[in-house]
This record gives sequence, structure tokens and C-alpha cells, in this order.
Amino acid sequence: MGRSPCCEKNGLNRGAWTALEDQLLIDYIKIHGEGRWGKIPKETGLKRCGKSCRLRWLNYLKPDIKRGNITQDEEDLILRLHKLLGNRWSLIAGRLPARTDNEIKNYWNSTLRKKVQANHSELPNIEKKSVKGKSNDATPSLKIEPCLTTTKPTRCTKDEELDHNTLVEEPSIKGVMEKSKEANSDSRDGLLPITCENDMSWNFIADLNPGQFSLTEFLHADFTKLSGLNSMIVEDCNNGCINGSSPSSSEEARMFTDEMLKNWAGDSF
DNA sequence: AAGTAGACCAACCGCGTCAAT
DNA sequence: TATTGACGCGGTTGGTCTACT
Repeated sequence: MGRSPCCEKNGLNRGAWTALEDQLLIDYIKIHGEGRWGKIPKETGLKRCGKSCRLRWLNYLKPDIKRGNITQDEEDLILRLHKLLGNRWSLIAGRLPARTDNEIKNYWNSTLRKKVQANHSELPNIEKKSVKGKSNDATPSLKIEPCLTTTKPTRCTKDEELDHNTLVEEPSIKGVMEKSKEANSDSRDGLLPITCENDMSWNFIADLNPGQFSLTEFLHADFTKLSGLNSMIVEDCNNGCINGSSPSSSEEARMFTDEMLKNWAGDSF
């Protein structure tokens, strides 16, 4: 289907927003609330497209946004969530109160990725694999891919939401395991083996209600139920799921180390 | 002081999805 | 059922600042 441009580009301002533009947008949203972004340029006289207005509001003007000074706790959480969810910035941001997906994405790209790469370079057997058909050169390009990378987000359809709600109401590990088995049984397109990387059943973690947990609650959440998942991951990964390579030991294959689970679960683990 | 490289981050772009018609 | 507009997302770009030579 054809796709029309989001807005007429002629005559629109581009680049940094001015204080006046910000004020116009704030005033409009104060009166009319969020949404109907397409109407904003027409009704306020702003020479910006609706998309720009939305982005500006969500990332900078919204009153409850916290900017800069990402704490150690937040950084730890971003690292864990990124390992869990991949580049699903909006989901990660949903677990970090008052942080935007754009800020987290930028922070990851500018700061955390390097840290992760530095850490991985100290672990010679993990992820540092040569590209098929090419030998490692002197400066191998280290592409750190999270276990659950999905380059494009998948949204919940209504059916999936139903599923998700069931899981939330009855968050038993059994249900999760069965869901995982179902996912394993219908190999997508008949091509992809179900792996840590493409197993959509992990969305049950990704799709916990945003705002359901505060940062502190998330960090202190009861992750003991994940121990069952952890063993599944070990099983899957021992079958060679991590980016197609076989981990050298089951310990390396585990998404969550015992220490991580212990940390997350607290003393009750 | 001038030039350059790298880091940071705000904003833009293209695409997938949803909902209304 | 097909079409269309709007929204939301992740990836990318480009401007600005800072450190270094």
C-alpha cells in the first residue's frame, strides 16, 4: 500500500526547537492533552510536523521527565534489560521511570555499548567470533548482540494481550514453559530454529505493564521463578542458540548467572 | 590559535502496526 | 476485505562541544 508522507515538508521548520515553539506546544497540550499530533501544527501555527511535536513533547517537554545523571542503579537495570530485551528501547524505558527511550538509546550507544564491549573483550570465548568465511584480523569488529535481539519491535495484538493478561494474572512458571513449548512447536516460516534470540515467548517479560514496577521494585522483584527459565536457557543454548555458536560451557550459555539471580531475588533465593 | 577527531545528543527518517472507514 | 491516516518505534544523521595535536 502506498504511504503518504507524515506531513507536508514545505515551509516547515527543522532542527532545534526554539523556546517559543516549546511554549506553543506546552500550552496546546495543557489545554487539549496529548494525542492528535497531526492537528497541532494547524491549530497552533507551529511550523513543525505532528511527529516532531510528539517527539519533542515525549522526550523533552513532558513535565515528569528526568534528564541526565543516570544513576548506577539505572545503568545496571539498562544493562540487564538490554541483555533481556535487546534494542527494544521503549520497553526498556518503560521500566525506567521518567526516562525516555531516546535518552536510553543515546546513553547505550554513547556509553554502555563501549563498556559492554570492553567487558566482552576480557572474555575471549564469548561473542568474539569471526564472521563466516573470514578470519579474525588484528582488530576484530566486536559486534555485541544481546541474546534476545529483535531488530524490529513486535507489538501485542489483541490476542497476545489476552495471553499476556493471563500470564500476569497467573504468573506461574508452568504457563511460561508451556507457552515456550508452543512457540517451539511452530517454527516461524519453517526456517528459524527457536532460540533465545527469536523465541517470542520471552515477551512475557518484555510486556509486563509499564509502570507496574518502580525501579526499586523491579530491582528487588522476586526473580526466583526465573530459575526454571534459566535452566531452559541453558538447555536451549547448549543446543547452540547463542548467535549460532556453541558456548564453551553451560555456565557461559546462561543468560542469568547464579549471582545475578541471587542478586535479583534477594535473600529468599 | 587553528585544525582535527571523537563524543554526545536532539532531531529526523522510514517502516510496521493499528484503527477507522 | 481493502484502503488510508495516524501513531509509535528503532535506526540514523547532523550539529555542537570538548579534547587533543
